[in-house]
Amino acid sequence: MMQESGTETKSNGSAIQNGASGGNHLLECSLREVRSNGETPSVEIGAADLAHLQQQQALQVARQLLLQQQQQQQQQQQQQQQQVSGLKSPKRNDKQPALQVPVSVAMMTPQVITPQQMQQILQQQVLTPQQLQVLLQQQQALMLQQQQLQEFYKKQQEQLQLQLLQQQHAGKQPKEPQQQQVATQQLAFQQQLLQMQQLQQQHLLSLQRQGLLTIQPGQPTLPLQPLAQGMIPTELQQLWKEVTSSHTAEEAASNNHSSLDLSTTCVSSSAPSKTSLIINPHASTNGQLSVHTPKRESLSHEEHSHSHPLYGHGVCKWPGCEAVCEDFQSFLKHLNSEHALDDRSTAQCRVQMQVVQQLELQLAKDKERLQAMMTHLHVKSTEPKATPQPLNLVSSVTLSKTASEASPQSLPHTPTTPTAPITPVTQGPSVITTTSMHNVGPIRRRYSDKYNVPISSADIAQNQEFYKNAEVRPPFTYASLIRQAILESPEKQLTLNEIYNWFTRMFAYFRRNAATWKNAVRHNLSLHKCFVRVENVKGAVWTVDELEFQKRRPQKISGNPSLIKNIQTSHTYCTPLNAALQASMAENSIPLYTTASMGNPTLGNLANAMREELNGAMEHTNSNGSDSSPGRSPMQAMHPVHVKEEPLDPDENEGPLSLVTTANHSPDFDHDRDYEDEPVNEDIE
DNA sequence: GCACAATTAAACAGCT
DNA sequence: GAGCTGTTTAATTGTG
Repeated sequence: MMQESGTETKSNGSAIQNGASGGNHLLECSLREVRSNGETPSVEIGAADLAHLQQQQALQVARQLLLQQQQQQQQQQQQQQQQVSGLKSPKRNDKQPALQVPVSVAMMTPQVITPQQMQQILQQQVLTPQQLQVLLQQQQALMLQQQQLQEFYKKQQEQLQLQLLQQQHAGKQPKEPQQQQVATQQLAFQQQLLQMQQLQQQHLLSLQRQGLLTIQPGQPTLPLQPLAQGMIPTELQQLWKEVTSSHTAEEAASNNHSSLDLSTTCVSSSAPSKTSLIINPHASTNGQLSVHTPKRESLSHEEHSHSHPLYGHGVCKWPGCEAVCEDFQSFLKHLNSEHALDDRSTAQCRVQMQVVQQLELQLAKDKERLQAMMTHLHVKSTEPKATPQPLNLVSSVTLSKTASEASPQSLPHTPTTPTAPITPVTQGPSVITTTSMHNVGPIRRRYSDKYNVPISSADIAQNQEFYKNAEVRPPFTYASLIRQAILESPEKQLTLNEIYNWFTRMFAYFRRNAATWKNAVRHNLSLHKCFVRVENVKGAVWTVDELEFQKRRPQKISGNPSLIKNIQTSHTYCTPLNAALQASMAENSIPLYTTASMGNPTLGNLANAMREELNGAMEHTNSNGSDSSPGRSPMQAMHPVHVKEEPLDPDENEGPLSLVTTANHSPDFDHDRDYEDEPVNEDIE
């Protein structure tokens, strides 16, 4: 839709320029101005351009009309001067300066872009706030001009009446010709106005047909006020009535209708009287029914009612109204009667306008916030690590991730640990996109679990709310999740169904496609030796063999000095956690985590990273891991000498966090050996 | 390009 | 027989 309209607008934009009075520099400049103002898509530009274009066209028409009127007035004045000796209005010349005339006539053009259109544009969020402001300013300026025009008309009318009275009082000349003259003048004036409206209407019509304007059919016209803050609706109506007061009742009715059209856009469901036929098109131009496209012209009111934003479920949706309208016709009557152009409607429209603006602003802010979040989560690898990750997604484990991503050039393939945040960093430049956030399909993706870093319950706990609510695939392998589920259980054993439940309870992602992931769970349980099936009283339960779990040997990464660098890089935000780590290790009877290691930035970093793991995983490691490999100290694994002097063996360490988490989760697990003595694979296996 | 791990899908068997 | 559980195989994909 947007693209369509966009292209249409583009093409039509040129068409407009061509079709519009060629060489209209004002228009071209305005268009350029609008375009230069904004980074706006074609559609948006089209709306603004359209408004400006129509204004310019109307301006020209108005100029011509007022020139004609001036001529007529001059002729009349001459006649009056001839007929009424010495009676001359001194105001006349003042009232019709050359500049004022076109300007004031141009004020008629604000109808060109009606409040409905504007609101519609707003609702569709077609325009940017900047454009909206520009439009609003234009609209206000136009309204001001319109007001001036009306004043001018009023004065003119008063003058005419004054002249008529003078002539009548003078009684020197036959009244009939003068009255006829005045009436003729008024008629001509009105006709000119109608012609203007008709021209505008036709132009809008053509624009709509070209797709430049998307005006909902059947949309009743709303008071113009919300956008025309400088407008005085009552005055306009009154003025128009004054101008047309000498006409017949039918004409007056039609004029009254047109008066609405002049400043408002009430739905013209009126009978096809002669005048209405002239004016209704204008009504449609104001964003009402009909003539969006020739096809839509045939739409019935019922069809319109379905799309009428102010009518739904038999209720008028005018803010604060909620009047029950049985059918669309009654609604239209109600709309025209209850929500005609008056101060109240004006105020309500203004309020609604502000509401829309506020919502748009809020939306813009939220969008910006979202974008910032996404950008942050994606670019965080290049950011200084001075601050912890704001998002739960990237909490504890992000430490490793950020550390590893800190220098991607040096560690291009640093894998995301199983406890890494959800962001599928390896999937593309835009890590978290709106689609990726809701990517729930059975997309085959791999979250490198090569380092077999256990998930800490803290990891999940910190991201718990997110995973519970967002259907985002957790960046953990099935094996890690299963292990975590089992370890979180009081007895460190779960039945298959309980594992299922844990998955669905902890991750919204696993509330869908159950067949797929359940099969994967079963497959993993069977596949990995670390999962031991134990016959229990209540049936078969699954436990975790930590040693086997740690044995799962990933591909070996040659010692990369950048790892150390990364570790050191990420030290800054980890240091404060040393104390907590130390305390945790002390609590868990983990020896040898000395001040030496604490003083070491690298180790401090690792230690900090460990904290998260310690919070939730220590109990697991103590209870479970101790069984598999008792007596092994994480401190050994984290020994500064090992970390600094020995290239970290990713097989064991998996980068800073892996080492830490592994140590945390499995204090008994001996990394020390691997660093110094043997190849990791061989060592463990 | 290869090896490996993870994922996904599927088939199959056993059990309730 | 249906459904669940458990095992196994195969294909695919990502990573080192």
